Amino acid sequence: MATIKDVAKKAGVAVSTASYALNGINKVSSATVEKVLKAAQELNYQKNGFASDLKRAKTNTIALILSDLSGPYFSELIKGVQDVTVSNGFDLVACSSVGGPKSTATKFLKEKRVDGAIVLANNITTDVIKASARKDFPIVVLDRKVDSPYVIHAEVNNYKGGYDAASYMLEKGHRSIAYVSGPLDSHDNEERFKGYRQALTDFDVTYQSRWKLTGNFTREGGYRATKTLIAQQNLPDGIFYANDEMALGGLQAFQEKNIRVPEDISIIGFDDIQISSYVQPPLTTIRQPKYEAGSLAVHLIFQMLAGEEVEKTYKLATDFIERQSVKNK
Amino acid sequence: MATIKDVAKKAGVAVSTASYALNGINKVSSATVEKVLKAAQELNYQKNGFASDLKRAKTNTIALILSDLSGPYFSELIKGVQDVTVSNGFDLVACSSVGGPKSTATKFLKEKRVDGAIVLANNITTDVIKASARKDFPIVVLDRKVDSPYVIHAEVNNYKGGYDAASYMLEKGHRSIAYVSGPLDSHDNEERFKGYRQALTDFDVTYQSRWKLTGNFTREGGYRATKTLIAQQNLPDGIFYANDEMALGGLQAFQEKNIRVPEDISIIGFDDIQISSYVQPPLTTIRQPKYEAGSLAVHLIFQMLAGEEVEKTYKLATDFIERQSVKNK
DNA sequence: CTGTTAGCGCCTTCAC
DNA sequence: GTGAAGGCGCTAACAG
Repeated sequence: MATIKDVAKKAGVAVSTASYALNGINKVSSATVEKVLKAAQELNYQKNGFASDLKRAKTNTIALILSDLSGPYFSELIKGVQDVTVSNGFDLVACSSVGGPKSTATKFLKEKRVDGAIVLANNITTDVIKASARKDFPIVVLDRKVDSPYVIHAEVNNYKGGYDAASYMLEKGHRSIAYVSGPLDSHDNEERFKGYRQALTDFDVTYQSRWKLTGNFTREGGYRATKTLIAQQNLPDGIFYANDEMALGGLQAFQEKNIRVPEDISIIGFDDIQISSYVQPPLTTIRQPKYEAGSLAVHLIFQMLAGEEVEKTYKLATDFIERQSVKNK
Repeated sequence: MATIKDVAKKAGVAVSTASYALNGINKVSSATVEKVLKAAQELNYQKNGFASDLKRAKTNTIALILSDLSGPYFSELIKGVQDVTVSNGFDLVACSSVGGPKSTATKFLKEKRVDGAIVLANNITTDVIKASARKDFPIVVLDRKVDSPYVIHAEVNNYKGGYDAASYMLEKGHRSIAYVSGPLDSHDNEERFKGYRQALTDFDVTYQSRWKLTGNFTREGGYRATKTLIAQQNLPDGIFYANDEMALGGLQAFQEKNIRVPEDISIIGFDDIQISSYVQPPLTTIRQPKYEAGSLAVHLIFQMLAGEEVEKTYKLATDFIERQSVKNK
């Protein structure tokens, strides 16, 4: 691996000259530049990114930290992040937090291998976020609140979304509505649940804890939760799944038992992932502005990096997407 | 930002001792370790990842380079890569190649910010790949052939997949079969097309160039290609879309014109992305073993890194997935 | 077990 | 316009 020294030697100049030439700094004669470039070419020289980052103390890249790089939900978010990152001349790396404290994600956070980060990954602890954020290393969290001057919190209005979902069913005449929940430690889930409960209260239906099941935000979890609901014999009028993936799992469970949606039971989801409009019946759901969330997050990072004052909290509106999985009772 | 020097000073030891203590190297007394850790804690010390990578000349991370981090196709691939990467104690970063030569991806490749890379991104030039790969920086390419001792080529048997798709329609009595192609410079696309042509030949139907359209592997492209096909009035018996996304676009075009699939025209896709089984009608397609491709790719990288001899080329089998978008003529 | 020291590869002030 | 030299933060011989 050729270094800048080799290049300098081969070109017969000093390293500094080589450096200037290589970085296009207007300080060397074009003849010298020529020589250096030629030498670099011949040696197949590639600069070592670490060394230069180390020196510059800046990486020009921001990290997007997700609990799962795969998964349909993140696609649009990533696009939003990516678009504005590259248009600002920064690089974007996405990394997964699987592995928790010893994941790539944690390392990026702790060892500051990037200039800023966006996190949407419940298995990253708030502690590391707090310990990592600094003036020159702002973090935007999408899935929790963190009390620190250098972390900003942007979230979708989960409460309202949950409220909308439940009240829609209520308005349609449903009285008993089950809630299939995400992970209990999820802030998003919590808010959706609160909205749901408030809607029940406002419509004078009393909340029954037997109708709260846990589905962990996964398709499999939704499937299992639905199975247990079915096994209990006494089905509610409708089910509010705290995300679409779980609703899809539920749909499958119903199909297997020949229970028709929405004729026999209504369901509603949350997120509006792409597939939701394709399933049978098309899923009524609450759309999250995923692209917007992503682009907002990066914008905030750039503002922080530029030293501008920004709000600490942002709330994005949800949309109600009416399709065909809820019937008129 | 505290450095290891500060920690050492505060703990009253030499930097090397601090380094040993911090890295858990069994060389210092537990009392000293204690002291150092405490000092680090108090100074909120975080090690600088660059500096240590620079020194070690090793990053323990591998990069996955994709043309588009979003997009349904990549989900499973990523999972495969991720699973084996983390189980080997390495980190994984995904980066996008949007921006081409000046993308994050190119920088990772050229400046060797990682120990190995997997690329599936047609906008990264083969030149860059060739120039970057070295003994201690193996690259696995999933979408082309590269002639270099340090790059390995793993691909799905696109030829056979294309052949299977076309001959299936042929067997079902279809005579005229259009081909909606991906980007012309795509190796995968080329192979699929060759398979398709061979099938035509084997079934004694002559290839007609008017039935080759370009759809660019995008939903939008498939939609437009299908529109032009419809506009030509004379529809073929069936269409082979070189990927599922385009087939989905085609499906939409047909729906808009009230042309029924498969009654009026048969279609078949390639990839078997998740959504394909949910659309109406469920899409007959060729499945690519995406998870396997991903995990194979990383395995190969680790083998190369370990200095083992490996084959230069791997071919993964496709599966034929029969659903309901092709009729019996 | 602990401290001293020499770089890793690059950038950048400072003289010339 | 060019070269010498110092140092970014860390690790790993090597001595003691």
